[in-house]
Amino acid sequence: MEKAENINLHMREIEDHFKAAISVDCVIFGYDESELKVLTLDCNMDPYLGLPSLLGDLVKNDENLDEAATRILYQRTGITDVFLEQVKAFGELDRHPMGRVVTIAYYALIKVDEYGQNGMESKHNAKWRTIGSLKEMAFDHKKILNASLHLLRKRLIEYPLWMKLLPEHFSLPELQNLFEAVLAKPLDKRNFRKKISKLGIIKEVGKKQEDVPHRPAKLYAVNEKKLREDYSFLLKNPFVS
Amino acid sequence: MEKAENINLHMREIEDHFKAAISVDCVIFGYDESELKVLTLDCNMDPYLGLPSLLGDLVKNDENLDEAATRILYQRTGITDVFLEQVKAFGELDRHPMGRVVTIAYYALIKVDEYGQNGMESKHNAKWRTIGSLKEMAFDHKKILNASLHLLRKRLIEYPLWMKLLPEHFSLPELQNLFEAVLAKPLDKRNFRKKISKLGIIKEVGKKQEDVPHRPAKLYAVNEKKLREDYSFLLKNPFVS
DNA sequence: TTTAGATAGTGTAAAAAATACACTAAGATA
DNA sequence: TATCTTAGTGTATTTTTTACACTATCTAAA
Repeated sequence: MEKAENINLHMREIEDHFKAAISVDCVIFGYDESELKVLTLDCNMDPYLGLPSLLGDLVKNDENLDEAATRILYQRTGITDVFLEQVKAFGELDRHPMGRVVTIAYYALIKVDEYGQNGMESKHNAKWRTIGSLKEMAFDHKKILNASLHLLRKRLIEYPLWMKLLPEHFSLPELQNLFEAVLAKPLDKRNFRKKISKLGIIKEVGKKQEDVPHRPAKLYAVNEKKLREDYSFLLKNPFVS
Repeated sequence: MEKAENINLHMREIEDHFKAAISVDCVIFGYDESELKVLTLDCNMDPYLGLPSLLGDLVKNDENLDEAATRILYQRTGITDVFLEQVKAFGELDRHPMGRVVTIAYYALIKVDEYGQNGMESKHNAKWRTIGSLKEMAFDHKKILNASLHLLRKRLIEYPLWMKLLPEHFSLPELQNLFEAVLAKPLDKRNFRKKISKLGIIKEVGKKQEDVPHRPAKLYAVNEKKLREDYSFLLKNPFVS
């Protein structure tokens, strides 16, 4: 008897907890015009009206977190086959005006050139903004961005994630500039090239830049064989750590 | 009119989402008897009856995630001032028999000697188990443990987190053994000592081990001054990344 | 008290990795 | 053909990592 009551009490207590919502917010990084950018929307919710916000959505009852992130990427940008990794959960009490919404942050890496071709940017009124221009954001999105950028920096040093941001053919100056944009510090050209070349992960494609008003740089592509050998885990699509 | 309907539809759709529960699960690491251990319970929920489980609880409506983790640590072990860091969120659909429960994993580092003194272990029927002995666990807790251990390994290399696991006075062989237990690989004694000594983060306390049947090792303690200078962020209590 | 057993404690040389640094080469343009 | 702009290249130094073997100190047993 007493036990049954306890169980009922317990059940009610538990039910009381199934009142939160889970959302996923994606920090979508792109590298364009020699700058690191993030895809943002203009927030249409009080009290953050007009402020830049990340792309996110509530998690549906029949999808896991990775699936939700993948769906958001697809619905909001039309992109599939995206590199995604979870950053962490954010659950401050006052983080969302709608109620208790715990959000799981992901960062995504996309090739702006491929994405741009679909004209998706205007279609979904998403807007690329440089990292530097994002001072104030809706909700706790600035905090989420900071944590994501921090993780991206660590990952970029550890793994050749830059391949997820660059077009198929790229030059070494472009690659170095990408590093400098993400890490926000200048790198020595010769030491940088030495390190990249030791990885053996890129190969010349036998072409050069065109339409540049100076000496054109050689173009490279990822060495798929070496990539599969050393970093096969990066090829899971979508990648989830 | 149409707009109002849309909003209603939208609201219903949103309400439909506020049906998930958020939990926090803690991987509580301890170092004892020269082994890395995790504090576990015996699961009392079908279909995981009897399997080891992590210490966790639903997040209350008036606490954020870090607070929930801190509370769980306190309620279940009586410990305060714990080193805690979020690992990541786990949200597979079928991860909990009770319904949709997304859990946020934390790892905690505690000094087994201090904890043991309170006799909390038996009081809460928590049980220390070695990492190696945990083959099968309740829910997705094995996955959570693996992710937490992976993070702990990275952190241990980067920061002097071992100080959160060792007693106030410790020897260099103990310290090395801790590293070997966590990283699961042997280390060279001389190189290890060289590296530690270069950090300047420990100092001799002028005592030696007692009651050992061989040459006693010198005892060391953390150099608090150096700690504050170089790693002040580790002192936030509870630490949350 | 001597000896055996166990673990603590110590230094150096070689290899690898990181850093600092400045000029020539190639193409575009005036 | 001269100038501008960016691409591309090598070496020397320092720092970090690795490999490796013997002596010192204490306990305990003979």
